[in-house]
Amino acid sequence: MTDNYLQTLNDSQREAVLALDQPLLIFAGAGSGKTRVLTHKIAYILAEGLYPPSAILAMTFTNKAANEMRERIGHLLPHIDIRWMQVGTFHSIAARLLRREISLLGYSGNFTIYDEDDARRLLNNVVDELQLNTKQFPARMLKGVISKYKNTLQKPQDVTESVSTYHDEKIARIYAAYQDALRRNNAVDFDDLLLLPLDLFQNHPERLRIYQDQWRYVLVDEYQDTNRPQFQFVQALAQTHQNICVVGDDDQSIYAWRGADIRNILDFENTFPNAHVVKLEQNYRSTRNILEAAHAVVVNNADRAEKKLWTANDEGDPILVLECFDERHEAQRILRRLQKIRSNKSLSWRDFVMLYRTNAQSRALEDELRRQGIAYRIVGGTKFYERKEVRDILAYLRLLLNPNDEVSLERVLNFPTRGIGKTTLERLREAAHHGGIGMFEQLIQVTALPVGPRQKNALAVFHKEISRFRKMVDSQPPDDLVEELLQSFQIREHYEQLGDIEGQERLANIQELVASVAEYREHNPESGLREFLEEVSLLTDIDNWNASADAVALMTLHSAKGLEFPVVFITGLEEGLMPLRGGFDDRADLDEERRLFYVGVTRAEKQVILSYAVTRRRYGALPQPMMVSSFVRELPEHLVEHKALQVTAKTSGDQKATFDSIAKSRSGEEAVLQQGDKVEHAMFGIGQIVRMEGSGERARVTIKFSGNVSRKFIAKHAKLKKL
DNA sequence: CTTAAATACTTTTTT
DNA sequence: AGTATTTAAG
Repeated sequence: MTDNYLQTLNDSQREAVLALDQPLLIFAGAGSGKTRVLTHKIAYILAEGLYPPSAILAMTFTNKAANEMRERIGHLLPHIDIRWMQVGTFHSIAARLLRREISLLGYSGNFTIYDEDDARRLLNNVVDELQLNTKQFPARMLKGVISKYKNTLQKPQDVTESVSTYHDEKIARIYAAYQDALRRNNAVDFDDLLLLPLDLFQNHPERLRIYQDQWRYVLVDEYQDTNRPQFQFVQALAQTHQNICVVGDDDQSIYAWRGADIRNILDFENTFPNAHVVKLEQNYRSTRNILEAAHAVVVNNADRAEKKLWTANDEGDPILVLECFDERHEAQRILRRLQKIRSNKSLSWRDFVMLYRTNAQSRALEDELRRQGIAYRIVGGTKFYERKEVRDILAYLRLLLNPNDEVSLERVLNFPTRGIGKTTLERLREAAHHGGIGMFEQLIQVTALPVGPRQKNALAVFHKEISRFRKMVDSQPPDDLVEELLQSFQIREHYEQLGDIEGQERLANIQELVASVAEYREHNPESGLREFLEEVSLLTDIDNWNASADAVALMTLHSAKGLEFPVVFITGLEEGLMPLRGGFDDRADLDEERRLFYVGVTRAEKQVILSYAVTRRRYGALPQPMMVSSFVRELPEHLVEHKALQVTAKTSGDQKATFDSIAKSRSGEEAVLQQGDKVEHAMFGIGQIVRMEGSGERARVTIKFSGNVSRKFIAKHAKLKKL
């Protein structure tokens, strides 16, 4: 049986599966069968009885990847019980570990996991309490800075020692106070989830030894996206037995902005000196054209490990490039093309994906899909569990489990409105912190609070009701508990009273939440509310995506990592959007954008269609003229079929009008042009001025573009960019 | 304290 | 453009 499935692997894949006595680094190019190797490797270990399932620890970045891996291993080994095999995201594995161990670090096991929004609320409170201005220290910025500190393993003390400016000193103060507040709330943020296990290992080596003994073989997927804490976590677990296997591709590293450290992959051999390296370079996914195109772009990056994918697949179709007038036109053109391919190649809706750089770009595509009545599934955007009404209910539930969670307490204290306003809340917080107790505890003694009798009563009633529910948490099934909670706090009534469509929608969402709790209970009869909340807070965008539904998929390029589709559309390929210009033009940033583009292209099996719009509207502003992305220009001409925009009578009146008005509005500060200058035209791309006629308002230029195309423009209206 | 109106802010990607 | 938060009126 073992031989059977090893035969389906190619030589390097087999080598990667069988290499077990040294640390192993697998360079796995896009579509080279990385997941296959990981699952077969684990299956091999288990089938040969080298280690039991409980000794396997496999870490991924999304729950979807983890579930798939578990499922595929189960499929390979139908007779082995793999329930005790640990496969999960870094964050969920760390959370599970902390539930058991965190009391050693001064938290309690019922800690709450704070997401971005919770953390920001807490930061605002902290800044308030330090009597600083939340405008001068916006939570968003603070969270980013603190995250960076945490990702580089800098504690508040380290930061405090190294600050120089007033601003930095304050931030260090806030960081320290934030960390204290988290502890007071018995809460951890996403970064802590990875950092606290490191503290545990350092301060309690005997605990580390237990996990080293338990997890005898450690595997890491998407290793190029690990950050420093994740690396140390893995290293700590594997350092004694050195049984570690990591799989990654530096060309697909797209999370440096979140602290992913590409050195983790490039330095693997330094950390594990006798590491074995296997490269998987045969691609099974894409056509030759797609692979060649992707390669032609990514070779422009500095600092990449030298490798080149190859494939035995057909040459396939050329890369189509659609030039569009604006985002609406882009959506129309994409759908026309999609329909055409679908009927020509008899594909299903699910065979198509539309990718974009930013979530906001989905709107135009969605509008057109809806207009044409085509089923689509969108990944990301406003997530279900981030809706206000859903979060409010979750806040109640979190408070039941962890009464120290003041972010949740403050969220529900006056929801639905019960006459407890800002002042009352402030007084309550003051009294509690002054007395060195939690706000929830303070609710027991409301008589001493300097607030009105109505407020006192409301607070007391609230406290009594929450306390009643707290006693029920462990005995009641979670879905019943939620239902009773909705009743008791009259939450449905609150939305019914609104009597508008929005209220109806929110009611429906609450119903969906109840259903999802019930569904969770059904699938996990042994788990309770705590486990449900943990799962919910560690969900990733892609986890909710059902690939089997027959619908066109829409998602960001980031979400698409690890997926594959017969036909891939990459939209919005304009300079400034893809690559996205963010602040400074750092070389490393541009390279990461290029890798993102590479990830997008290599998702495709059969065909890649790129599109860009000549004008695009960005958040309510007037449409801006856009230039085609430099990445598109890096594609070799022989692989590309360019479908240019026809500026003829076909172009509708209002499109022309808009374009003219943009040209006019932009013509104010025109650079002085002269013959021989290289210029860029929004619609035609780069060209050279071959002739100039007239001057001032009536100056005309003749420009020769690539492909020996010449055009004549009125300089004032042509919106030319001098290069 | 609550509701309605005004204004600020967003859009980079996410565990 | 749309949402969220802040401010003013009730």
